[in-house]
Amino acid sequence: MRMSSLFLRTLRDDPVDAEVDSHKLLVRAGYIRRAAPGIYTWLPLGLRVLAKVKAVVREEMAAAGAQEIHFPALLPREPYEATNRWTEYGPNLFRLKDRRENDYLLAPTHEEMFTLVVKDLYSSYKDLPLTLFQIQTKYRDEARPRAGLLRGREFIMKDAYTFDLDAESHRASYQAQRDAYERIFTRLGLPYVIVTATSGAMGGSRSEEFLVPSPIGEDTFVRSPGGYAANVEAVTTPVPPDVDASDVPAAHVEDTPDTPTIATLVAVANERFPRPDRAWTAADTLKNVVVALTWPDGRREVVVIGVPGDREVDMKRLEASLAPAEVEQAGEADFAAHPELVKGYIGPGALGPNGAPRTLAEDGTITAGAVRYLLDPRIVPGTRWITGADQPGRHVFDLVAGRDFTADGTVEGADVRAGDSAPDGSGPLELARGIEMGHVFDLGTKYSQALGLTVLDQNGKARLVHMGSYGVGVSRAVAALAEAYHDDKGLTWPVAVAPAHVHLVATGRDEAVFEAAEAIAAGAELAGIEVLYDDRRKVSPGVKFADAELLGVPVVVVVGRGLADGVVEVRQRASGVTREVPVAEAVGVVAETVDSLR
RNA sequence: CGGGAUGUGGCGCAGCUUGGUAGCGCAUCCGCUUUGGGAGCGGAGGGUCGCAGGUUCAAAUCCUGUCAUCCCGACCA
Repeated sequence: MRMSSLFLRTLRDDPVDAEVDSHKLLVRAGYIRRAAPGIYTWLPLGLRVLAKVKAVVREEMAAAGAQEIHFPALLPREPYEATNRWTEYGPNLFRLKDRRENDYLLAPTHEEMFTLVVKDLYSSYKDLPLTLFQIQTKYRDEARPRAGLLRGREFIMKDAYTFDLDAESHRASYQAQRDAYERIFTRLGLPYVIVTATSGAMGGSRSEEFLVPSPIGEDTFVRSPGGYAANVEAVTTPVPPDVDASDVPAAHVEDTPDTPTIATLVAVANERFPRPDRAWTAADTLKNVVVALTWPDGRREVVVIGVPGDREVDMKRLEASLAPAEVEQAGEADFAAHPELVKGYIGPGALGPNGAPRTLAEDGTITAGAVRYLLDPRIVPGTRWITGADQPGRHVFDLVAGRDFTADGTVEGADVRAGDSAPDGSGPLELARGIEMGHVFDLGTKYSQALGLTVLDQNGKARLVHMGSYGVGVSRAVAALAEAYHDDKGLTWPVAVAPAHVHLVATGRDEAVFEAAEAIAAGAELAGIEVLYDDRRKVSPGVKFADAELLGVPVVVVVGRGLADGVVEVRQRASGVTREVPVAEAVGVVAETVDSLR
């Protein structure tokens, strides 16, 4: 590649719409251009990086025994209707109509198609196990695309599916994909953490995510010194032992005017009802948060979640715990429908098994009585709380769980904090952010059931095929790599994905410089080294050096003033380590340097 | 969907308060000089000022509406 003719324009300024480094640099260095919100054009250099990522993925898929196929991105509505995802996917689905008004969609994932193609062609246990994959452009009409390639509306994904006769066989297929993922990310140079995840609405049992730790990641995960690692949504709370509450006085209701928040409640409690041994804290209070669930059948249910007052409700965790229901904060209409819920003073008295059976609203309507009450697992029998008394300006003290109230069950709805105990007892948790690069999960028979994928077993009986699903964000990997490999001057690609191995810079106006550079370029290419050659004649050295740093090719060779002494510079882009070598040895040293960086 | 902001040449921006027919830097093109850290001088091309109405002799500027984009949140395998 020659810079004089390469379709490339580097930018001196950061694009104003870019927030994260990878986005800024990929645009500035001329790898990608925005075509529409969340939709990007791949320019020559970017396309080369993308091709290298794809190549690694393909090689490891092949090594894992997966066969590549390719589905259309444009699909008819019917298969998605069968799994109910035409509606379930909601506004995130790109929908369109053909000239006959038939519904089509741009596929956000291809579970249905993989399942159907296997159903179409296979019908015997002898055909299994089978692993298929594709590298495909996917479409999701994200409400808010952001961070360039990291979260686009059009993106490239490798998705693989395994088909096995039973769960036992599936485990081996799953493991093969998981192993392949470890090799893929290792080869790409992406540091990753494998965390257990929620399978969510996808169904199935086991699910693990491959996260690249990064402060700009959208996923929060935890890990412990003992090796526990999980997405926060999948963290379970260790249940403490029951507490002996025999010496706790009977519950008593007190006037606590103007205490609609936990902070005001704690202040008033300390002022008017001080504890002899210590001050009240938020952790002594029981916070009851009203949420509205929407179930897949459209039913709306108001539920109250009880958490210790020093914790917030984490809506994502709550939703994962209550799947397949969708969760949102309760609105005015929900409160209106449940006059027993006194905002700011909600207590167990009006809830669940403790609930007043029916109450009369001001307008005379009789409401349906108790709403379900779900507690954080920490609120075990014997724990003692200050909480709402279901009347404005009043709270109940010394309310003991199990003795004075019960709930309909427990729920993982409280936030997870650094220092919380890992569920497997492996120590305190630390929190970090990560970019989700891959996800492997056991789909069970959800799709085979919905679409009727069965094979005949040894006994001639039809059996539902056990499936697994495995995704890698291919275009996202390019962004994650840019995020992981850059400095203040530009990109610093690992050799495995760099658009070229060596960036050859010729400086000066002496024709001998260009002749020497040409010779090095030719020699390097002959040796199988990919060369990006800056042969621009009228461009100043400063511009060329700055471009070389911005583009981030791992080895930079400068042919310039040293040529008079018969030497050129060989510099490692990332480390800055530079050595002068005789012109005749340049190709050899470059080859050696490139290899040393692999 | 809620909150905030912004739409002026390829990119980054000024001009808007106080209306007078569009400017700066970078990029591009031509000429000369320059060539180891984003060169200098001279010249040139390129803009329906997001869109639609309105006010006015006159609108990038004021008014109304609308669309789009970005950021935060909600949402999101």
